[in-house]
Amino acid sequence: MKPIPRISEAEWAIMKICWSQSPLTSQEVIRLLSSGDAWHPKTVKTLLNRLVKKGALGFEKVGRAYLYEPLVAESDCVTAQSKSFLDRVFGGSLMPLLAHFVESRKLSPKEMGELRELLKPKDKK
Amino acid sequence: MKPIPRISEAEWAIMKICWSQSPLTSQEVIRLLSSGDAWHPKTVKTLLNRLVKKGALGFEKVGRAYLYEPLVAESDCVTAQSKSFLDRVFGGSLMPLLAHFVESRKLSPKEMGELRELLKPKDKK
DNA sequence: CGAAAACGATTACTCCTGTAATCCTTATGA
DNA sequence: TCATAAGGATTACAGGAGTAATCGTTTTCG
Repeated sequence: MKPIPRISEAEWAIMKICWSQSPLTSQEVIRLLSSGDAWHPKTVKTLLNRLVKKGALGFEKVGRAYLYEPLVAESDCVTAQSKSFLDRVFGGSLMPLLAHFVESRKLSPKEMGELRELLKPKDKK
Repeated sequence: MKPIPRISEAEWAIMKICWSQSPLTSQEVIRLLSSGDAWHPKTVKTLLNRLVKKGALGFEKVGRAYLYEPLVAESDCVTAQSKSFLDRVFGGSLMPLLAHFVESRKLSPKEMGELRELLKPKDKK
């Protein structure tokens, strides 16, 4: 599979939007980011540009504007980031990580239930 | 509480060691990092220095050498990093994160058990 | 038609990171 | 005693990241 480009913190916000719906013009991305604490439009353009250079986004010209869309799967990026985080902060050990997050917040009974579902010895096909 | 300094990836490796046992001289840190793919000693010194400047490590002079030790709690740093990661990659939603990690690996029955323990409606004093 | 708006491309600039090398001072072994 | 090793401090330097402004070109509104 193609190597997952390294996506920075600010770039993640852009990617999240592109993954949620694409293709999008830069204007649309800018608008979708306008939740109060938005970046300057120029900044968004720069980030889009960098993501294209990194191979995380591709685009199609439509007239003068571009329609951007992801070239890498969100799941792949999530996996890559997760592994990096797991290794760095929890020394690669899954259980401490799970324990940390489970205890980090009071889970609702419903969430507890869902989680227990995940723990059922599934498959076994 | 004091603000948690931003600890970079390479710096985490150093901090991990300092948290696991301290105080330590730079020599000891260097030695403890010597697992094959170690950094150049000079590099370790630089990292120690930066961590001191960031307020993550403190030191006590012992003769000519320094004895370094953490000034920030590992748990605080873990929490800070975890939150940042949760927000960035999972949009702040805990369940998707837990689902991802639970499914990321085949958990042993033992781990499944431990995890279920965590889900028991504890406390309720 | 002509000025202004809108696009993407390029350039800017500072701080952070990774990765060391060099510098200055002090302790040490020959 | 004197060159050298060993410490930490300072300096180096390229590439990434955050955050825009400026440039050149094309569209468009008055």
